[in-house]
Amino acid sequence: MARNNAKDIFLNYIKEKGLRYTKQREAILEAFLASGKHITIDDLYNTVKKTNQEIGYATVHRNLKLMTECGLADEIKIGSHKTRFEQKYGHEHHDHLICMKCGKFIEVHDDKIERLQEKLAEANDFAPQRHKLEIYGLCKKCR
Amino acid sequence: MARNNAKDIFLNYIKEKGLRYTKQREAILEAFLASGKHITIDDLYNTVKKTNQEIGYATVHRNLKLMTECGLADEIKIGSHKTRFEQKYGHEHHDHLICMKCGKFIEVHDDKIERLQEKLAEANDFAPQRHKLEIYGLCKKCR
DNA sequence: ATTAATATTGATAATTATTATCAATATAGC
DNA sequence: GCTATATTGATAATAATTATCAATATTAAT
Ligand SMILES: [Mn+2]
Ligand SMILES: [Mn+2]
Ligand SMILES: [Zn+2]
Ligand SMILES: [Zn+2]
Repeated sequence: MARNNAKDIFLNYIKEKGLRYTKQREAILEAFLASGKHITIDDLYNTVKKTNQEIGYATVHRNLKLMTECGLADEIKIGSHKTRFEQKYGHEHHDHLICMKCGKFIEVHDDKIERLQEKLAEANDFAPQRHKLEIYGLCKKCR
Repeated sequence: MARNNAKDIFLNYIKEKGLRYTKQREAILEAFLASGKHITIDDLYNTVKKTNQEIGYATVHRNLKLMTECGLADEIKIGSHKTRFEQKYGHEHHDHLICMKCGKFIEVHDDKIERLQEKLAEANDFAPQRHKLEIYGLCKKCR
């Protein structure tokens, strides 16, 4: 299943790079794969801390970066807030509607928009690699 | 012309809010309206410093915020870099293609994408107010 | 023009988030 | 087990933004 594949990707990446698999690294990986959407470093730090008292903040930070490098995680930077991470492996690409009042993230996807973006880039002799589409406004409850 | 209208907008905003029109404020406004695209606070600070030796960084920062509030400027936050500002008044809305190698910004606009975004928001009971579309990749020269 | 109320300024401190440093320790291959 | 070295955790450094505050400037009223 996806959980195990994700773990394999991480383990392979670790091995390829000549890195080592530590207890902390495992705890952080597990916690991340079990996490919900759009978590901050603090979120993950606090979660891991419960079962791993002596974990350091920097270690969580470093390993989230590592998971991002190997494609398991995606960084999301919203406004001036702190960086959030979300699971990427086994999750389709999507964009976000962000409520300016309650902070809710709605995940959306529109193939037409995606294709038009490709065209738009092409028309400008630009080779797109990734994009960020964030629509800010008010959600159903807040408007 | 646009330059004067922009200035009027700022002056009206100042007056409405019971604020005061200072030499520094005027210098910063003029410099901003004469500025090119996507400038940082430092950029504007250095420009204004040439004719206004004793200007403070915080004053430039505060006034850029003020210009943003009244609709003259737009903030652009790219990756982890510092905030950039661009002129908004008299400039059509656009999105950006950003070269990951040379840092070039290409300004683009696609009405179809804009309309599809509206639809997408609507389909999610979301009232969109503004959005950010950034496509990262390689420009003609860099690929 | 004086005055009084208060908004603004500039220097600097505080805050926030991220990243670097480094000695102690843990890991992996032999 | 031994060795080379990657990792960790505490903390410092960095970077960007925002807050503080006493001195000063602006505005409107007199
Ligand atoms: Mn998401
Ligand atoms: Mn632009
Ligand atoms: Zn909401
Ligand atoms: Zn380029």
